[in-house]
Amino acid sequence: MKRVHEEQYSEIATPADFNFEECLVHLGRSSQENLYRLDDSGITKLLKIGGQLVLFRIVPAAGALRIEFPLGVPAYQERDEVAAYIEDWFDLQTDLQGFYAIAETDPVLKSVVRQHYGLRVIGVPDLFEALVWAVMGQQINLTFAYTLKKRFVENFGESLFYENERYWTFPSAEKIASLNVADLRALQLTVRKSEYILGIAQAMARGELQKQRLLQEPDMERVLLEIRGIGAWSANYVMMKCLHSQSAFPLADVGLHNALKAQLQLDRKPTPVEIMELAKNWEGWQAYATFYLWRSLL
DNA sequence: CTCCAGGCAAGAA
DNA sequence: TTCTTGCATGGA
Repeated sequence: MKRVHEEQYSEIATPADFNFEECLVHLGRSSQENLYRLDDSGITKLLKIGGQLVLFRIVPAAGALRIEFPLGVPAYQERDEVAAYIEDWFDLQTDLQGFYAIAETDPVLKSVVRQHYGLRVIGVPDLFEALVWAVMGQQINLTFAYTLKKRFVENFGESLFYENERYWTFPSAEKIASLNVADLRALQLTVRKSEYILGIAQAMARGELQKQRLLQEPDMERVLLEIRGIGAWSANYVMMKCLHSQSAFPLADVGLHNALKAQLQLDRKPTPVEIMELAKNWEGWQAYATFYLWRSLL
Protein backbone atom coordinates (compact mmCIF):
# COMPACT_ATOMS: atom_id res chain seq x y z
CA MET A 1 0.00 0.00 0.00
CA LYS A 2 2.75 2.45 0.97
CA ARG A 3 5.65 3.18 -1.32
CA VAL A 4 8.66 5.28 -0.42
CA HIS A 5 10.39 7.18 -3.22
CA GLU A 6 14.05 7.94 -2.63
CA GLU A 7 13.22 9.48 0.75
CA GLN A 8 11.83 12.65 -0.89
CA TYR A 9 8.20 11.78 -0.54
CA SER A 10 5.88 8.83 0.05
CA GLU A 11 2.75 7.78 -1.75
CA ILE A 12 -0.34 6.04 -0.47
CA ALA A 13 -2.36 4.12 -3.03
CA THR A 14 -6.03 5.14 -3.05
CA PRO A 15 -9.00 2.89 -3.87
CA ALA A 16 -10.33 3.06 -7.46
CA ASP A 17 -13.49 4.89 -6.37
CA PHE A 18 -11.66 7.46 -4.22
CA ASN A 19 -12.65 11.08 -4.96
CA PHE A 20 -10.28 13.58 -3.38
CA GLU A 21 -12.36 16.59 -4.50
CA GLU A 22 -15.42 15.31 -2.63
CA CYS A 23 -13.31 14.86 0.50
CA LEU A 24 -12.01 18.42 0.12
CA VAL A 25 -15.55 19.80 0.16
CA HIS A 26 -16.07 18.24 3.57
CA LEU A 27 -12.67 19.40 4.83
CA GLY A 28 -13.33 22.93 3.66
CA ARG A 29 -16.70 23.35 5.33
CA SER A 30 -15.50 25.72 8.07
CA SER A 31 -13.35 28.80 7.59
CA GLN A 32 -12.47 28.53 11.28
CA GLU A 33 -10.74 25.16 10.94
CA ASN A 34 -7.20 25.52 12.25
CA LEU A 35 -5.95 21.92 12.41
CA TYR A 36 -5.05 21.90 8.70
CA ARG A 37 -4.93 24.31 5.80
CA LEU A 38 -6.32 23.79 2.29
CA ASP A 39 -4.93 25.50 -0.78
CA ASP A 40 -5.19 25.08 -4.54
CA SER A 41 -2.95 22.04 -4.65
CA GLY A 42 -3.44 20.18 -1.40
CA ILE A 43 -3.66 19.98 2.37
CA THR A 44 -0.99 21.01 4.89
CA LYS A 45 -1.11 19.71 8.45
CA LEU A 46 1.02 19.54 11.57
CA LEU A 47 1.19 16.49 13.85
CA LYS A 48 3.23 15.70 16.92
CA ILE A 49 4.86 12.32 16.44
CA GLY A 50 7.25 10.75 18.89
CA GLY A 51 7.74 14.06 20.67
CA GLN A 52 8.53 16.07 17.57
CA LEU A 53 6.44 18.33 15.35
CA VAL A 54 6.08 17.02 11.79
CA LEU A 55 4.63 19.23 9.04
CA PHE A 56 3.33 17.41 5.96
CA ARG A 57 1.44 18.13 2.76
CA ILE A 58 -1.01 15.85 0.99
CA VAL A 59 -1.18 16.30 -2.77
CA PRO A 60 -3.34 14.17 -5.07
CA ALA A 61 -1.43 12.03 -7.58
CA ALA A 62 -2.46 9.35 -10.07
CA GLY A 63 -4.21 6.63 -8.04
CA ALA A 64 -2.49 7.85 -4.91
CA LEU A 65 -1.98 10.57 -2.36
CA ARG A 66 1.54 11.98 -2.28
CA ILE A 67 2.95 13.01 1.08
CA GLU A 68 5.55 15.77 1.11
CA PHE A 69 7.53 17.19 4.03
CA PRO A 70 8.13 20.94 3.50
CA LEU A 71 10.38 21.34 6.54
CA GLY A 72 12.50 18.29 5.88
CA VAL A 73 11.87 14.59 5.57
CA PRO A 74 11.68 12.87 8.98
CA ALA A 75 12.96 9.41 9.79
CA TYR A 76 11.26 6.34 8.36
CA GLN A 77 9.22 5.69 11.49
CA GLU A 78 7.73 9.19 11.48
CA ARG A 79 7.00 9.00 7.74
CA ASP A 80 5.25 5.72 8.30
CA GLU A 81 3.13 7.20 11.09
CA VAL A 82 2.10 10.10 8.88
CA ALA A 83 1.07 7.64 6.14
CA ALA A 84 -0.92 5.61 8.67
CA TYR A 85 -2.59 8.77 9.92
CA ILE A 86 -3.66 9.70 6.38
CA GLU A 87 -5.02 6.21 5.66
CA ASP A 88 -7.01 6.51 8.87
CA TRP A 89 -8.13 10.12 8.17
CA PHE A 90 -9.51 9.31 4.70
CA ASP A 91 -10.70 5.80 5.63
CA LEU A 92 -8.69 4.32 2.77
CA GLN A 93 -8.84 0.74 4.07
CA THR A 94 -12.59 0.31 3.73
CA ASP A 95 -14.00 -1.36 0.62
CA LEU A 96 -17.22 0.52 -0.18
CA GLN A 97 -18.68 -1.96 -2.70
CA GLY A 98 -21.21 -3.22 -0.16
CA PHE A 99 -22.36 0.31 0.59
CA TYR A 100 -22.62 1.27 -3.08
CA ALA A 101 -24.67 -1.88 -3.74
CA ILE A 102 -27.18 -0.91 -1.05
CA ALA A 103 -27.31 2.71 -2.19
CA GLU A 104 -28.08 1.67 -5.76
CA THR A 105 -31.68 0.87 -4.90
CA ASP A 106 -32.16 2.83 -1.67
CA PRO A 107 -34.77 5.59 -2.05
CA VAL A 108 -32.94 7.96 0.31
CA LEU A 109 -29.33 7.23 -0.61
CA LYS A 110 -29.59 6.66 -4.35
CA SER A 111 -29.18 10.22 -5.59
CA VAL A 112 -26.95 11.42 -2.75
CA VAL A 113 -24.44 8.63 -3.28
CA ARG A 114 -24.50 9.00 -7.03
CA GLN A 115 -23.86 12.72 -6.61
CA HIS A 116 -20.93 12.37 -4.20
CA TYR A 117 -19.54 9.00 -5.35
CA GLY A 118 -16.04 8.42 -4.04
CA LEU A 119 -16.50 10.42 -0.85
CA ARG A 120 -15.20 8.55 2.19
CA VAL A 121 -15.85 9.14 5.88
CA ILE A 122 -13.36 11.83 6.82
CA GLY A 123 -12.28 10.73 10.26
CA VAL A 124 -10.70 12.12 13.38
CA PRO A 125 -7.88 9.62 13.92
CA ASP A 126 -6.89 10.97 17.35
CA LEU A 127 -9.24 9.55 20.00
CA PHE A 128 -8.85 12.48 22.39
CA GLU A 129 -9.63 14.93 19.61
CA ALA A 130 -12.68 12.90 18.52
CA LEU A 131 -14.09 12.75 22.06
CA VAL A 132 -13.47 16.44 22.77
CA TRP A 133 -14.95 17.47 19.43
CA ALA A 134 -18.05 15.37 20.11
CA VAL A 135 -18.54 17.02 23.51
CA MET A 136 -17.98 20.50 22.07
CA GLY A 137 -20.56 19.89 19.36
CA GLN A 138 -23.31 18.83 21.73
CA GLN A 139 -26.43 21.01 21.59
CA ILE A 140 -24.83 24.09 19.99
CA ASN A 141 -24.64 25.22 16.38
CA LEU A 142 -21.62 24.04 14.40
CA THR A 143 -20.30 27.56 13.83
CA PHE A 144 -20.00 28.15 17.56
CA ALA A 145 -18.56 24.65 18.03
CA TYR A 146 -15.78 25.56 15.59
CA THR A 147 -15.19 28.80 17.49
CA LEU A 148 -14.77 26.83 20.71
CA LYS A 149 -12.41 24.35 19.06
CA LYS A 150 -10.33 27.16 17.59
CA ARG A 151 -9.91 28.75 21.02
CA PHE A 152 -9.15 25.37 22.60
CA VAL A 153 -6.45 24.59 20.02
CA GLU A 154 -4.87 28.06 20.04
CA ASN A 155 -4.76 28.18 23.83
CA PHE A 156 -3.47 24.70 24.55
CA GLY A 157 -2.04 23.23 21.35
CA GLU A 158 1.46 23.47 19.91
CA SER A 159 2.30 25.30 16.72
CA LEU A 160 4.95 26.35 14.26
CA PHE A 161 5.22 28.82 11.39
CA TYR A 162 5.74 27.81 7.80
CA GLU A 163 5.59 30.29 4.90
CA ASN A 164 4.01 32.94 7.07
CA GLU A 165 1.20 30.67 8.25
CA ARG A 166 0.82 29.13 11.68
CA TYR A 167 0.03 25.41 11.95
CA TRP A 168 -1.44 23.84 15.09
CA THR A 169 -1.57 20.44 16.74
CA PHE A 170 -4.58 19.38 18.75
CA PRO A 171 -3.80 19.73 22.48
CA SER A 172 -2.59 16.58 24.22
CA ALA A 173 -4.69 14.85 26.88
CA GLU A 174 -1.78 15.38 29.28
CA LYS A 175 -1.83 19.14 28.76
CA ILE A 176 -5.61 19.38 29.22
CA ALA A 177 -5.52 17.07 32.25
CA SER A 178 -3.36 19.69 33.99
CA LEU A 179 -6.06 22.38 33.66
CA ASN A 180 -9.15 23.18 35.74
CA VAL A 181 -12.75 24.10 35.01
CA ALA A 182 -12.04 27.85 35.12
CA ASP A 183 -9.39 27.48 32.38
CA LEU A 184 -11.96 25.97 30.03
CA ARG A 185 -14.83 28.21 31.15
CA ALA A 186 -12.66 31.12 29.96
CA LEU A 187 -13.10 29.81 26.39
CA GLN A 188 -16.91 29.94 26.91
CA LEU A 189 -17.31 26.24 27.33
CA THR A 190 -20.04 25.51 29.88
CA VAL A 191 -19.14 24.23 33.33
CA ARG A 192 -20.66 20.89 32.41
CA LYS A 193 -18.71 20.53 29.16
CA SER A 194 -15.52 21.69 30.89
CA GLU A 195 -15.96 18.89 33.43
CA TYR A 196 -16.60 16.33 30.69
CA ILE A 197 -13.47 17.36 28.77
CA LEU A 198 -11.26 17.37 31.89
CA GLY A 199 -12.56 13.93 32.85
CA ILE A 200 -11.81 12.53 29.42
CA ALA A 201 -8.34 14.13 29.41
CA GLN A 202 -7.55 12.69 32.86
CA ALA A 203 -8.75 9.21 31.90
CA MET A 204 -6.62 9.27 28.75
CA ALA A 205 -3.59 10.75 30.51
CA ARG A 206 -3.80 7.93 33.05
CA GLY A 207 -3.97 5.42 30.23
CA GLU A 208 -7.44 4.21 31.20
CA LEU A 209 -8.79 5.07 27.78
CA GLN A 210 -6.84 4.00 24.69
CA LYS A 211 -7.77 3.83 21.03
CA GLN A 212 -5.94 0.55 20.49
CA ARG A 213 -7.78 -1.08 23.36
CA LEU A 214 -11.15 0.29 22.25
CA LEU A 215 -10.58 -1.09 18.75
CA GLN A 216 -10.21 -4.58 20.22
CA GLU A 217 -13.23 -4.18 22.45
CA PRO A 218 -16.20 -6.27 21.25
CA ASP A 219 -18.67 -3.69 22.61
CA MET A 220 -17.11 -0.27 21.98
CA GLU A 221 -20.36 1.56 22.54
CA ARG A 222 -20.80 0.21 26.06
CA VAL A 223 -17.27 1.30 27.01
CA LEU A 224 -17.76 4.77 25.52
CA LEU A 225 -21.12 5.23 27.29
CA GLU A 226 -19.40 4.73 30.64
CA ILE A 227 -17.54 8.03 30.09
CA ARG A 228 -19.27 11.01 31.71
CA GLY A 229 -20.41 13.36 28.97
CA ILE A 230 -20.59 10.66 26.31
CA GLY A 231 -24.15 9.66 25.48
CA ALA A 232 -25.57 7.68 22.58
CA TRP A 233 -24.98 10.40 20.01
CA SER A 234 -21.36 11.06 21.04
CA ALA A 235 -20.50 7.36 21.35
CA ASN A 236 -21.74 6.65 17.85
CA TYR A 237 -20.12 9.79 16.49
CA VAL A 238 -16.74 8.69 17.86
CA MET A 239 -17.23 5.12 16.65
CA MET A 240 -17.97 6.47 13.20
CA LYS A 241 -15.25 9.12 13.00
CA CYS A 242 -12.42 7.50 14.94
CA LEU A 243 -13.00 3.78 15.31
CA HIS A 244 -14.12 2.93 11.74
CA SER A 245 -17.32 1.28 12.87
CA GLN A 246 -19.43 1.13 9.71
CA SER A 247 -22.59 0.36 11.67
CA ALA A 248 -22.25 3.30 14.06
CA PHE A 249 -25.33 5.46 13.78
CA PRO A 250 -25.85 8.80 15.56
CA LEU A 251 -29.63 8.52 15.45
CA ALA A 252 -30.29 11.76 17.37
CA ASP A 253 -28.12 13.86 15.07
CA VAL A 254 -29.77 17.11 14.00
CA GLY A 255 -27.80 17.21 10.75
CA LEU A 256 -29.03 13.72 9.88
CA HIS A 257 -32.60 14.83 10.62
CA ASN A 258 -32.27 17.91 8.43
CA ALA A 259 -30.72 15.93 5.57
CA LEU A 260 -33.50 13.34 5.67
CA LYS A 261 -36.12 16.07 5.80
CA ALA A 262 -34.63 17.61 2.65
CA GLN A 263 -34.08 14.32 0.79
CA LEU A 264 -37.62 13.14 1.50
CA GLN A 265 -39.09 16.60 0.99
CA LEU A 266 -40.88 16.49 4.33
CA ASP A 267 -42.38 19.60 5.92
CA ARG A 268 -41.03 18.44 9.31
CA LYS A 269 -38.12 16.45 10.65
CA PRO A 270 -38.52 12.66 10.64
CA THR A 271 -39.24 10.93 13.96
CA PRO A 272 -36.77 8.43 15.46
CA VAL A 273 -39.13 5.60 14.51
CA GLU A 274 -39.26 6.78 10.91
CA ILE A 275 -35.46 7.07 10.81
CA MET A 276 -35.01 3.56 12.17
CA GLU A 277 -37.41 2.28 9.53
CA LEU A 278 -35.40 3.96 6.74
CA ALA A 279 -32.14 2.74 8.25
CA LYS A 280 -33.17 -0.93 8.21
CA ASN A 281 -31.87 -1.06 4.66
CA TRP A 282 -28.53 0.47 5.70
CA GLU A 283 -27.61 -2.31 8.11
CA GLY A 284 -23.84 -2.51 8.39
CA TRP A 285 -23.37 0.80 6.55
CA GLN A 286 -25.19 3.31 8.77
CA ALA A 287 -22.03 5.39 9.25
CA TYR A 288 -21.54 5.87 5.52
CA ALA A 289 -25.25 6.56 5.00
CA THR A 290 -25.05 9.26 7.68
CA PHE A 291 -21.86 10.77 6.28
CA TYR A 292 -23.22 10.98 2.73
CA LEU A 293 -26.41 12.57 4.08
CA TRP A 294 -24.31 15.14 5.95
CA ARG A 295 -22.46 15.82 2.70
CA SER A 296 -25.78 16.59 1.02
CA LEU A 297 -26.20 19.56 3.37
CA LEU A 298 -22.97 21.30 2.26
C1' DC B 1 -37.24 38.91 20.23
C1' DT B 2 -37.67 34.05 19.48
C1' DC B 3 -36.16 29.63 18.29
C1' DC B 4 -32.90 26.33 17.63
C1' DA B 5 -28.33 24.17 17.61
C1' DG B 6 -24.05 17.57 15.02
C1' DG B 7 -27.00 16.27 23.66
C1' DC B 8 -26.22 15.02 28.29
C1' DA B 9 -26.76 14.00 33.23
C1' DA B 10 -29.48 14.20 37.01
C1' DG B 11 -33.67 14.25 39.17
C1' DA B 12 -38.70 13.25 38.93
C1' DA B 13 -42.53 10.45 37.84
C1' DT C 1 -37.90 2.45 33.11
C1' DT C 2 -39.18 6.46 30.91
C1' DC C 3 -40.02 11.43 31.05
C1' DT C 4 -38.62 16.24 32.19
C1' DT C 5 -35.51 19.91 33.11
C1' DG C 6 -31.29 22.88 33.39
C1' DC C 7 -27.39 23.89 31.05
C1' DA C 8 -25.47 28.36 28.44
C1' DT C 9 -24.61 30.89 24.41
C1' DG C 10 -24.18 32.06 19.52
C1' DG C 11 -26.43 32.32 15.03
C1' DA C 12 -30.31 33.07 11.98
